[in-house]
Amino acid sequence: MNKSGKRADSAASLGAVPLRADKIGAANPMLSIEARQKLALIASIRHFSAGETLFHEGDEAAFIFNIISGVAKSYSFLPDGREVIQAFLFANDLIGPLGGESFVNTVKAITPVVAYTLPLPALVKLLRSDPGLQWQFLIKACHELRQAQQHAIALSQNSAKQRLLMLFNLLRLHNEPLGASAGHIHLPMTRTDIADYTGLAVETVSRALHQLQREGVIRLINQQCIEITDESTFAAALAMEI
Amino acid sequence: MNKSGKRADSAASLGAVPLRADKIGAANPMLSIEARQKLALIASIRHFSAGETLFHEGDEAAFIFNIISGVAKSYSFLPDGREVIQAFLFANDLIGPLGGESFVNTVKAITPVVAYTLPLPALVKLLRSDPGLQWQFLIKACHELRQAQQHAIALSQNSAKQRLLMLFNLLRLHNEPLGASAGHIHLPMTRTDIADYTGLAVETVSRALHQLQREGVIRLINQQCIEITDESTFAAALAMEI
DNA sequence: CGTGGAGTTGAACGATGTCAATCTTAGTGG
DNA sequence: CCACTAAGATTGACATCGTTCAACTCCACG
Repeated sequence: MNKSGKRADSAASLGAVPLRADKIGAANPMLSIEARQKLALIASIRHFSAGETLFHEGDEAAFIFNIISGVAKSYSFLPDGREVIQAFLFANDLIGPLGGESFVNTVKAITPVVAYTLPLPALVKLLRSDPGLQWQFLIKACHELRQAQQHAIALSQNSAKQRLLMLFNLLRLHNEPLGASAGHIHLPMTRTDIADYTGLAVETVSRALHQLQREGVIRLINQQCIEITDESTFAAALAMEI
Repeated sequence: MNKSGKRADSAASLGAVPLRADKIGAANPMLSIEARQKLALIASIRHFSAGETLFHEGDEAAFIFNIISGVAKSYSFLPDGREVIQAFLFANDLIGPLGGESFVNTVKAITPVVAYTLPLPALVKLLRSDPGLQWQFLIKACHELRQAQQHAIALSQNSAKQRLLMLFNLLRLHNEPLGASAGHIHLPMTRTDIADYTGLAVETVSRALHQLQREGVIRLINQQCIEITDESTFAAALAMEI
């Protein structure tokens, strides 16, 4: 159980991905080839199996992860014990307490995850000595910041169905590069995760899902997979949001 | 009216201040003295009167503002024409399209505002040549990112009354340094602004405000000023949130 | 076969949004 | 200085959506 009243000022999940990604274009700005090569010099690779924890809330994390493949969730707990998912994390996302001391969020792998491990002291030293590389981190942080703000709006303004469609859009953006079959969207997380991410109750998620199916917008293929059956309505619903 | 369907990937309101600031401690990490001196070399000072616009959505902003005094709001429009306030901006906040081309948010002064104007090309050049300075920007961005994520949670999880209390807490943190009388909190913005920031309807804001008064938590001194009459309940309510 | 966790479904409740009417306040001009 | 006006704020009635609680189903795994 988590009872930490005094959450530290921390947990910069740099690669935190909010509900809504840009409609078009890739999900995340990637680091340049040279940047990756420089980082590779101080990085090692780690594998996590599904369900494994990458960071624990309160950890004095000594490193930052850069996800290579897989999906993770970054979450914390409400005083009532309920989980809140700040972000789902995908390939190219950076996770770690950059600019903070310790970590407020717990990060757990949803699917098996492969990630670069960047020791924090070495990374900080590298960034401070390499303005060009640091610049890319800054741009990335600004990008995430914008997305987090969009997420905030999305959560406060949109209906249950719209929130789900946004999530599907986000997942699609991240799956497409992996060559997923068009129209099919894989949902690696449980309904409870979806509820905790969208700020809804599990029951509401279930109901909204089936209502979208009744309306012919999506089709539930199985619990882990859906299909967009009405692209125009899907796009229209997304356009209604901000 | 705003009909821009294709909002650019932009508007990094770097200093965006979300609903909830850290309970303790100053609101924003400030730039160091030396950093300010370096920035001052490329900066000029500008004054805005209440209601004046600092940035327009879509502007190809050629500069970034660093607020010295006053309060501003950064907002955009929903498709239905409603305003959404991403953040209130206070002293020390940075506003501008860092890492983006143009600006998606409109920024308007709520009170008279004094701000440093930093020409973007010069700033970028300076940052890229000065890792230490850039580092401070990066830290600030990470800090804002965390706060934006907290804001997102706050909006999706908390009740109307809690959201208002969070806003009061935020305002208090920003007013205290200015020597405001203890317990009194000045609300420079209109109820509509509060509604657009908290994601509530104006009517709900009004009702929640008066309900808090009936419960003895706050006292409405006048439309622009309230007083926390029950600090312990206030603190307890804040502790209930995340 | 059970068993347990995840998911679905139903019914009742409650909080917030919406619409409409009214009140208050600040600012304006006589 | 006062009356008028318009914008902002409040209040009430009602509709809506999401939550909660409870029961039930489905499926994977022993």
